[in-house]
Amino acid sequence: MAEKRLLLIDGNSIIYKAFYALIKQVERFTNNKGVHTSAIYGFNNMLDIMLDKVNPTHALVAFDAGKTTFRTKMYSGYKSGRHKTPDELLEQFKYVKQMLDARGIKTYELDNYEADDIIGTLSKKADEAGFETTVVTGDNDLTQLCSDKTTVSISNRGVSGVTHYDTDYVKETMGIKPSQIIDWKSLKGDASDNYPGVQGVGDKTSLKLIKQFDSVENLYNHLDEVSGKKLKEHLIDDKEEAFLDKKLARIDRDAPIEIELDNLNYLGDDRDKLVNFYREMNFRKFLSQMDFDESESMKKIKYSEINNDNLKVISDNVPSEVTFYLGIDGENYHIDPFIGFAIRINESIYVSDNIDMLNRPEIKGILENDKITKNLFDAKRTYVGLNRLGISLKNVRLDLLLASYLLNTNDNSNDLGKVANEHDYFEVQSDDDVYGKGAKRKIPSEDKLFEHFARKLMAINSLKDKLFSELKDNNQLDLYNNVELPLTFVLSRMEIAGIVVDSDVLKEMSSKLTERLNEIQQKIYNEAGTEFNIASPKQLGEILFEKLHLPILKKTKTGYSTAVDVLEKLAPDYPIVQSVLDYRQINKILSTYVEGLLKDIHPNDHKVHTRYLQTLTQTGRLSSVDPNLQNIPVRTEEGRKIRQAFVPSHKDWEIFSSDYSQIELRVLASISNDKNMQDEFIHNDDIHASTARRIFGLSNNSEVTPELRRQAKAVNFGIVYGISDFGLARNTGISRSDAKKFIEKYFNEYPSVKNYMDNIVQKAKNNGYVETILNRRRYLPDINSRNFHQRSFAARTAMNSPIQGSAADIIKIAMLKMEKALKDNHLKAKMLLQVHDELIFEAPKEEIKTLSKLVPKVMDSAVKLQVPLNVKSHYGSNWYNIK
DNA sequence: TCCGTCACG
DNA sequence: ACGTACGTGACGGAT
Repeated sequence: MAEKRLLLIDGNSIIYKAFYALIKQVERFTNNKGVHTSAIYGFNNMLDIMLDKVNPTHALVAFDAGKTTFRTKMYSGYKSGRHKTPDELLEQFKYVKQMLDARGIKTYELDNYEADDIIGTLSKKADEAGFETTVVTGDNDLTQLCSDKTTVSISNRGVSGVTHYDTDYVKETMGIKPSQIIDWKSLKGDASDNYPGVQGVGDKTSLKLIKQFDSVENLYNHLDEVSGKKLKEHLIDDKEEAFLDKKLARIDRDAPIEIELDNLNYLGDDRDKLVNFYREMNFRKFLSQMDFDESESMKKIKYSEINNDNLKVISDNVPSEVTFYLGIDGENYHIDPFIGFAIRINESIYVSDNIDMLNRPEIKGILENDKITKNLFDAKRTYVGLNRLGISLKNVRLDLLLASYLLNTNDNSNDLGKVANEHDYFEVQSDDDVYGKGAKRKIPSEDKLFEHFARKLMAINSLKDKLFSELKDNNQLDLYNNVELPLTFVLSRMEIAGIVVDSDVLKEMSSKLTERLNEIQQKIYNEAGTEFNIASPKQLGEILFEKLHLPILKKTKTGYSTAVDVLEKLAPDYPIVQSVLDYRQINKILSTYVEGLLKDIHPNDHKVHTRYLQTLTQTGRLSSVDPNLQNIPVRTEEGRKIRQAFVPSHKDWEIFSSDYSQIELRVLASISNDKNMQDEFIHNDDIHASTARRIFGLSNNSEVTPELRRQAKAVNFGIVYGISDFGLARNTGISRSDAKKFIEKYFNEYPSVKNYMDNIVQKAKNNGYVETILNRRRYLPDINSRNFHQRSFAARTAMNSPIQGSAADIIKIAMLKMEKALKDNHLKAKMLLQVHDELIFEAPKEEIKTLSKLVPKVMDSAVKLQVPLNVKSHYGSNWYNIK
């Protein structure tokens, strides 16, 4: 390796390459300020590869100075006709330059010259000065600079794929010397630089001519030796063009640059600058690659371990506000072990890994005092955790997790460090960074753990005002204060209450289902003529489509599709397929619901305690995990039996359930202000029948057959999902053209719905987000994407989210009012579950009559819409029996 | 850890 | 031409 190694990069070319290589993901690469970062990211990737390969002592990135250069003076059409640089790329240039500064690499541009010329001039000087030079570009023209000492690396495949050209390689692949690239181009022209070369001469002919004659000049001196009459005529006609083009194609190797090679020493990364830059760009990957201990760059933090002395100080100075963090080792705060806590009181931080300290009156008194406000991260987790210790948390003001989720449902996380980083606070790390990930995860030493806790408190504290002010700017304070935050505690109590699952019922089912499964399995083996794993889509595909030669109707990325819709089409003709369907159904019930649920039953109280995730979905719905109680089977009789195991926690109690009918369509009728649809709900018509009457042009709902109603119902669903003819056709089995007709007819009949759909997509394009009736936001960065798929998906989401999200808003309000109503009416009944449009309670038999009136009343008056809400109730001895 | 599949609204 | 219905979680198998 030479002593002096120079890396020269064509900045413009690499930025363009990187941008278009990542064009499909351009909207995924944005930072939390909405700046596009794809080209910056790609550029930096390339830089890492080249720095590693070249290990330069000197480096420079050259940029084009502007539109006019000495070439445009020679030929006004030079590079004209190019598309305007997209704004998403334009905004990235200044950041690339910032990044290069942070990486210790100089940049240079020169009026009237292109980056090529700067590089050409420097590489020539470098050759003379004994440097080993590597030129990096996306432009093949620069191969003309190859020499004994200069290699040209062309990035071609995406951003990381690079081909290295040296003199030999140019000779090998092209059959000419690097300097002859200029001659080659002057005959063939360059479409992207917009000069034509000689008419009728392309890559191949030009190369042949240059090989034969060495240069353009020599060619024209021996024109008579050119074979082909037409070719000779063209060469004569375009002689002037050819010589002009040679001037255009030649990189100027003596440009009047004002920099010296000796001043281009590569300095290496300026770590502080680079860390800040990566943070600003949200480049998590590059940050983690920096191989430094992030905590070292953080400011020192003071804290003390709780002891009897400072407990005394605490009790002597009662604060009005504290910040609190409860450490639990794991996600399941119902059962996972405590690892400590931290509390910030009057600017002092106290920590402890002795969880019993929480029950000391000085601390417990603060947590339970409803005059002292608490600032936390994840109030539900904290509330449930403290409840396990017999402590009743009161008066929470900030839940950083919840507030952050409401501000932006994207890029949210359950990790305090990550959330803080999203809001530009970097004085705290993520749990993954401190504890390690996966198998390597380990609670660290006391010092590290305490410091981490202390930093968490500071993060919550530092971000408090900022997040509240952002909520205020978004008109979301009401949503936060009056819906989501109080709901957190309703959910906490529902989770803590849990629901009893009778394991005997499940065990009984288990043995019956296992027996049936074995029978079906044997049957399938017989029909297949071999034993295999039926649960493996890969093996099943091989048996069905290769061994038994069934027709292949659909494929997945990895092989044959064996999804239900495919198997259902095949089932009538092939008995084995029906058996597979039966096997799948039973296996699902057995593994997920019987055996899965059994694992989640708490041995002491025989209950399952789900966790509702309040800060996960993009629409505002809840989700439920460990176990998921929002997808317990109901549609098939076989699966529905699972619900027999869900029973009340007391003798002579019953399960009571109320659900909203067509809540999403009612929300649509209301927010679209469509009078036709509203009338149908106001008159309590059968909405799907009315839709059928309208789209099939019948005069009366009584003419609607069940089949027509079914189709209309599918259209109504489609509308809510942000319909497309393709989607509707695929999901209903009707033809795409019929689907199209139905949709058109639908929009004619419900014109304001059509209006709503158009307006909401436009609104998303203008604002970048859509909102629910309670100002819950969903940002849709892909709405202006150039990628059809991403853009259409965002448009459908824009149509659906306000509907699904407003329905979620409504039931959340109903839950708040319901908890209050139960209390006000002194009922023993308990709200246990929420399944999106349904609330499930357990109650003494004698309260059922009261509930049958109270619950629907509370639910249908939760909010005032332009249409009535409709609620239906059921009850019975278990969740299966409810009628 | 990702994918295909399937359970729910 | 493009190639999609919206929102979730859990399981087993393949990688």
